[in-house]
Amino acid sequence: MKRSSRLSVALHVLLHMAEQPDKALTSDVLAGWAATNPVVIRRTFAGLRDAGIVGSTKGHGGGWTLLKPLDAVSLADIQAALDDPVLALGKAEESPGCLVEQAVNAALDDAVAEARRLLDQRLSKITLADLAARIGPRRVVLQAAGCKDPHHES
Amino acid sequence: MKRSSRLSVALHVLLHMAEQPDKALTSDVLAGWAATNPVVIRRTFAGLRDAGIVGSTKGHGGGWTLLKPLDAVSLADIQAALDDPVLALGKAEESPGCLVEQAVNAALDDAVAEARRLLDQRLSKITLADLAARIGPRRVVLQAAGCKDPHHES
DNA sequence: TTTTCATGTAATTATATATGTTACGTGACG
DNA sequence: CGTCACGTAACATATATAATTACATGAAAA
Repeated sequence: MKRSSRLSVALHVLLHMAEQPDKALTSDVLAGWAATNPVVIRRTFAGLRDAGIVGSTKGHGGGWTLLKPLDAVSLADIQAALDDPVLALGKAEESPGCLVEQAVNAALDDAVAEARRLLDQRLSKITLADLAARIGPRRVVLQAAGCKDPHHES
Repeated sequence: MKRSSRLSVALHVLLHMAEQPDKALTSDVLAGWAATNPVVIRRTFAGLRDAGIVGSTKGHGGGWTLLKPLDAVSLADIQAALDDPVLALGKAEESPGCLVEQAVNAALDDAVAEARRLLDQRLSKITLADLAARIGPRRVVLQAAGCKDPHHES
């Protein structure tokens, strides 16, 4: 496994969900789209549920549903809901005693914080609807081309 | 994943080196400041040497020396010399066949690239001299307080 | 010239973090 | 009350990075 890919996975799955609005979809189905495990989906989506972006129901016919219109959810909303460590610069020590290292950490923290603000600002201006629009024109192709459940492929 | 801390380590060590200009310092000494292994220093500093920021000499009395004035080296220079993966957002797949995921990756790549540009721009405006100045006023305290060689502490 | 010291680097091991998987509990629907 | 699907803890696997070991190379000193 590489870097955290939760945001990428979440977006991918949410957009697929949007193609079947108001239909409860199981973790198994969502996991198929993302080529991952149902438990990973449940973990990832737990944050989205807490943020009110999706809802989940148990039992027969249960599953996940989108609760908000696509244009009401920005990528920043999702990012925040996932509590995903977006971008970071490693430090040698978190709480160093050395004054030199404290100064280094402070300078780097400042710079990273600013970059992070810019990224957040950028993500807050992109909604799920925007992404869907980019794909929309080829919706038909999309359905044919892809992202079927690789788990259960034979 | 474990985050790279090469930039942090390099800056810390370079600033300590600046306190003893023109003196060749061994990897062992530098490693002591950074509380790490001499080999890690040699690996990390290899990039800085290639970039002409520091020089190294072998044999008796050998070691590392700063080749440029502090105000001629920006943090961006160091970052670039280290070939350190600064900030990134994980993707589920690097080259997905799914059009939805392609759109998602493209959108995220754009946003991250912009944040990275801002960070680089920010780092290019901070020089080693700037960092040294922040610490300068308490140079004496610094010497007393710390970063002695923890490797050989008794 | 031989010894000693310090870098250069490959190979191996250790550690941290994220994902993948298994197992089992809980609630809802039939 | 049995089945289905989420909720979650526990454990396994994967990968990225640092730490360590080992040895070669080159330079200065004895």
